[in-house]
Amino acid sequence: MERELLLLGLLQKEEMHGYQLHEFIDSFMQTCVDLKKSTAYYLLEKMAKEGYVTRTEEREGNRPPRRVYHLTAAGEECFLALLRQNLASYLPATFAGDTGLTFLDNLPASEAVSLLEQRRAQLAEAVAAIERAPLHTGTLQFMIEHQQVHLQSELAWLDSVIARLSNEE
Amino acid sequence: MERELLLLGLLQKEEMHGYQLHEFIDSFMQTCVDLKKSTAYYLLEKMAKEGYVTRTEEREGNRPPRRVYHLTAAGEECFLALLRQNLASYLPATFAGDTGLTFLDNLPASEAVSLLEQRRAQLAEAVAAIERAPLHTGTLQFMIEHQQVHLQSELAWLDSVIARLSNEE
DNA sequence: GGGCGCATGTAATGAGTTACATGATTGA
DNA sequence: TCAATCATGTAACTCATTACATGCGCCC
Repeated sequence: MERELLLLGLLQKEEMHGYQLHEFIDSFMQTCVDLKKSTAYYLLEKMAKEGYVTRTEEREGNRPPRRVYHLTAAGEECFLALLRQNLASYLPATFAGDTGLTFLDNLPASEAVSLLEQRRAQLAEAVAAIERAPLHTGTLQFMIEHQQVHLQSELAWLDSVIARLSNEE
Repeated sequence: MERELLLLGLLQKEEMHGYQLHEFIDSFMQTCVDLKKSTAYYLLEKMAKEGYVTRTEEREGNRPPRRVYHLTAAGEECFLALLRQNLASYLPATFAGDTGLTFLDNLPASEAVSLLEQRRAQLAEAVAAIERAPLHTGTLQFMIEHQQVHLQSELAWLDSVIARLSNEE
């Protein structure tokens, strides 16, 4: 449901067409959200069927027409309901990488360390990416700040795992 | 793929039947993994078809027979490949709760604070749950420790958000 | 006799991704 | 002229969950 919330929320601020919505998410939220184009189009059509948005076609020259989506009253209501529900609940994140840690003792410590160092490099790159992220103004700041805090905590944790494994060697 | 990794890894240590695998995960890893019974059965059958595990039937009295799964050589190989791949890559977690934060300004600050306090209560309960979790011996310790570190970082972050919003009021 | 725990599974559904398909415009 | 960007969409597939269905044994 949080992709719907995201799309409705963006449309609430300003009507947009599908491509534009995807572009916005991809360029300003790429470090936190990964919403595929097809998913965006699919969800917009779904919400149109459900009466949360309407669309009007806009054409410029001979290009494929843009379908501009507008929030309806029902959409606004749905948006607020989803927003309240989202804010009021804690949805635990799951860490796919933890499963591997559980079986660390099935590999020689030296190999485990070198594999985890590859993981660390990717994580460090994610940290770097969010540091050089485009300015986070107003309403977007919390999301990005959260991701920063999270990634830094992840990096510190991973370093402590690597350090402990290295000592065992 | 990390559910397969998990099942293969557990079977690598000791052959078990489906119910038993689910029980183990549910009682010793419940704070980190939520694998449904049907999913476990489904994955085990799938991996049997793929040749990673074989099964033997065990019956006690008139109860439904237990299907005990054993790792094959191919399964062992697959396990190690999945393990190396898992350890070597950083798979970013996504936070469904961040979307709501992005639209915080669509509600009066006082309501936002009270909704986030509900979220905080659930998070605090998760922290408490993991503190009183069953002893985490050997190989499981990293997973649980990671979850602890993560949840504590989450709680601190959420408190800082709530504090800032409260000041705005 | 009724409810819980043990033990298995199937069918339908949901949520999202991948790969594919189309076609005009813009810039190197 | 060739690739990238703009702009839309469909079909097939993956992964996992939900809801349903079955049936014995044990204990109160």
